Amino acid sequence: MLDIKLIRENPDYVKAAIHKREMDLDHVIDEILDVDQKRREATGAVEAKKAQQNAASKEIPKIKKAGGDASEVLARMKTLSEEIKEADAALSELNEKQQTLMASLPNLPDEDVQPGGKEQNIPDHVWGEKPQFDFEPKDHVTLCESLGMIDYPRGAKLGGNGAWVYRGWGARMEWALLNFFINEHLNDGYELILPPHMLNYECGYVAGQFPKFSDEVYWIQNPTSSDRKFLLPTAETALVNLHRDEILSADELPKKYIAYTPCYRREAGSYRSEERGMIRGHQFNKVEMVQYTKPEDSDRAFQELVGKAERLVQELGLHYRLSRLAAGDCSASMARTYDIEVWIPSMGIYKEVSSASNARAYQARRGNIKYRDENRKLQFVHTLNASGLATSRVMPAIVEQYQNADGSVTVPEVLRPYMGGVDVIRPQK
RNA sequence: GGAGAAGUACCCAAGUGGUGAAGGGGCUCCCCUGCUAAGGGAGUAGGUCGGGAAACCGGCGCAAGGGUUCAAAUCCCUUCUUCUCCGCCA
Repeated sequence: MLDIKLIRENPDYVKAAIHKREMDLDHVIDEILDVDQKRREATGAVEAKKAQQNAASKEIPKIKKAGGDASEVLARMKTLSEEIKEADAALSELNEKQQTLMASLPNLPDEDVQPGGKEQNIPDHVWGEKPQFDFEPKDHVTLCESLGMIDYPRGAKLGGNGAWVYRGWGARMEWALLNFFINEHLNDGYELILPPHMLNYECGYVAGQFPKFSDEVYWIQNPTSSDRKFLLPTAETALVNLHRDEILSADELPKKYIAYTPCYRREAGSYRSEERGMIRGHQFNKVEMVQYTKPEDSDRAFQELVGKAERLVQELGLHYRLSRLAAGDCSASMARTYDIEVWIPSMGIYKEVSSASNARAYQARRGNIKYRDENRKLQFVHTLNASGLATSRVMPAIVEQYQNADGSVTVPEVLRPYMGGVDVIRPQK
């Protein structure tokens, strides 16, 4: 949600900022300004009538007590009451309309974010080097199957397309990654949260997934109940709602959270055939970091989150690239996003393992999350999130980048303590 | 899933149709005393929306949303949450 005052005062600035996303919402902005004007006028009119009604309501008991006849006043008030009801209905229609329009606007990209779509993303730097193999390298699907780490056919049997089963050393490595990430974050002073996976509509609204992207999540509803929940597509959705409708005090900021959850995504319309194995599934594991900060601290927090995500990939020894996303590639709630993309040798491309974003006050405004600053003034907090990390993209990178000529995979050193000390996973005979 | 009870501010809590939503604790300030405690007084309904340069004025607010009424914390309906009991269950 954007600040209506900003739109009133500087509509051209808002329009131009949204153009950077390659979206033209000028007509929506104009409509908002129009509705806002009408709404304010209608508000004034209704409130004047209500003030009149309130004043009369105080007089009526006085008249009655004095033994007077109130019937004339009552008759007048009845008419007024009907007028108010009518005007109120029109007003709430305007309120609702404005709310809907406002909710449909994406966040404004930061000044320094590159305009344009995906192709305008800026590779900022790379870390490490592409591994060179003096043998024919295999892809992660072949490796994971031959090493008994992943069972794709049985995954499909159980959960259909886009599902897989971790087993043996695959399950051990997945669990090791999650433990490794969580321990690193705990050492950095983050609080571990295990949230519910089924969330109510409000959560998706605040995070910015709804109303626009409600098709992209899985909905859960029993035939006998009107109660509807959705499976979280990322733990961010839960974490940014933790303090919904709360006023935090300045000295408890920043709040630093991590959560482990599976992420459930429909991935409708994505090209599964080009993305074999665990690159894109309907359920994948992720450790997510979220910070609530004062506005003036959010840039620093963003750097911290990016740095933490990079450190994890570095400790795993994986070659990666950091990309600064162009405005059009940042998701709707975010003012800026950096992606950490890890090298997948078999695909010859970099794939996202972490996405770090600053939502600034966009989510806080949707969720009414404030804090009281040093001058006792209420302000919206800033919310930020970053994956730290998405394991189902990390494991393919590990097995492919760490593969050996004999089909075995060397286990990254940092994971060995979490995997019973094993250093190499060998093909099963 | 069934039955019952409840939801008022930072906390406890009164208030069953009518002028400003009691009271207490806590917190802030002042006085007295004097450095611990006790006593006296004052303030303490947040927030949001509209108007205004501002002072300020006004609307909304008793879990949420509807309804009845000139008027709702109060009466009716729906929903949510919490507690107690029962049932079912990994």
